[in-house]
Amino acid sequence: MTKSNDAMGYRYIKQTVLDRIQSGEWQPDTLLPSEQDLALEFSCTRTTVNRAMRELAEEGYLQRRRKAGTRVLSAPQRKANFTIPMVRDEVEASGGAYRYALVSAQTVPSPDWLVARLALRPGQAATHVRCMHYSTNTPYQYEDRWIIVESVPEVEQADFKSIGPNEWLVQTVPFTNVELTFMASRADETVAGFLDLPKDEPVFTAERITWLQGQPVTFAKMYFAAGYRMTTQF
Amino acid sequence: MTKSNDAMGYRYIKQTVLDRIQSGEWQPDTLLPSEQDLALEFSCTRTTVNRAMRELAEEGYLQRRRKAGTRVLSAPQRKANFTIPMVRDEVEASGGAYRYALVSAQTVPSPDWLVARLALRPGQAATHVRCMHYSTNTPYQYEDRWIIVESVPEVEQADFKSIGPNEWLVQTVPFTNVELTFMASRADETVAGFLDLPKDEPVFTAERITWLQGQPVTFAKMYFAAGYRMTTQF
DNA sequence: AACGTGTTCATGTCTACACAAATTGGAAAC
DNA sequence: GTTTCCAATTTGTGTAGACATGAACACGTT
Repeated sequence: MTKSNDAMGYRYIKQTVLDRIQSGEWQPDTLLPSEQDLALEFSCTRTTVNRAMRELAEEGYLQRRRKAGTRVLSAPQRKANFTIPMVRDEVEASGGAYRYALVSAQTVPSPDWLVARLALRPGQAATHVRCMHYSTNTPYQYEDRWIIVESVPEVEQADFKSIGPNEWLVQTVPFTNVELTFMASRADETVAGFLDLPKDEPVFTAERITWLQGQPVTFAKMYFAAGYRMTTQF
Repeated sequence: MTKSNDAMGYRYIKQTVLDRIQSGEWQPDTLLPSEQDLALEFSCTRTTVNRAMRELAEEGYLQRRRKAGTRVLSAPQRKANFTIPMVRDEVEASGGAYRYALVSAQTVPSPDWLVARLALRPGQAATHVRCMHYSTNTPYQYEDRWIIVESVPEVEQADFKSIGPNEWLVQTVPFTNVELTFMASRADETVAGFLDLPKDEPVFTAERITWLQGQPVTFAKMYFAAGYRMTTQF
């Protein structure tokens, strides 16, 4: 029962509280002691307790309301915090040698489905880039991307022979809003060819739409090689 | 040039800094002013600036290092903060009426692949639950789950006729570590039957492994109906 | 030129205190 | 009994100041 030298810090408090939740000492819906009381128990200031509890709440463990106090969430909507990987990093992390190859790149009027999807003006110019990503010369991902010229005029000067459109965009356009969708689709002739699959094979597919301050920037469809698994821990 | 009444708060500082990044005023890799300087500019204490900048760093906009200072991340590894939805919520959010149906539930010795996957002891008992989730009587998800009895002894008393194993677990077991994997697989006879699909159809599939303080709790494989899209924004 | 070594500076965290904001719960008024 | 309103409580956020930590940089030695 030491009173002040418990190897403190808000991290210690966080961990201790988490342990009490996970051990069942503090069941779901339990009303926890107030910050004041915890500050006493941990012999620190309320500020420190506040930081610990605030972060636990942000991470989805606790629910806090003024005057009502803090309670353990019963049906925790845990937030998976999965980082969107860049293909190059993903490949290299898995021990492969990354290789990029441009298939085609041309600026054309947006097709109707893209106009509808991104709420463009009819005929607005878009650069259509198709390319492949390899891991040690095995197909890894086939990418089919449209970049809206008006939102990113620099795209007309970009040379996608040497750099992938995603890496180029990330370097060129500042932070954006993203909508990411995953699905299972069926390999058509083209995709099957590039990924070296039988036609009609299931393909893990991701769609990515990016905006910059309300302006549509790019639409990308990415087809992953057979057996691809996207994993996240939390 | 007011000096103190700028509608302050760490939120205001966060937004202002974000605006400067997104407007291009502070380009990627730019070294930002120190907390001291920003505190002067916003006429507040360093503590307040610190909170704003710390949160922006947590959100993936900035990179901070002692002595080296704070800079704008060039290749932002944005973190998708997607909440794992419970099937019921997902269905109801989409306007459907949720219905659950148990297919089978029995406690048996763990099959070898599960022993290997979760590092169990050979023959450790597991409850195998198979069930369906419907949205207004349309198949939505087929779930095939194993629950390790030793880690969750209460499972022997659970009645999965009325409550789904996921909802039951969330109510019963406190917070856990989760590994979630998404993939595209091919519908076998069983899955195709339950989801009312042609055999060999691509199926969006999720695997979920859950641990409680190092102990394996459950392994679940979830097969989604045709056309399922998992979307997240950030 | 290469290698430690120590200074310096930006961020990380804490104390101690204060007031604001939200909301509960009960007292007072009807 | 019902409604209204006030006071108490709890979290949210701020100020002011301090020391800790880690990394960059300059300096001096080899």
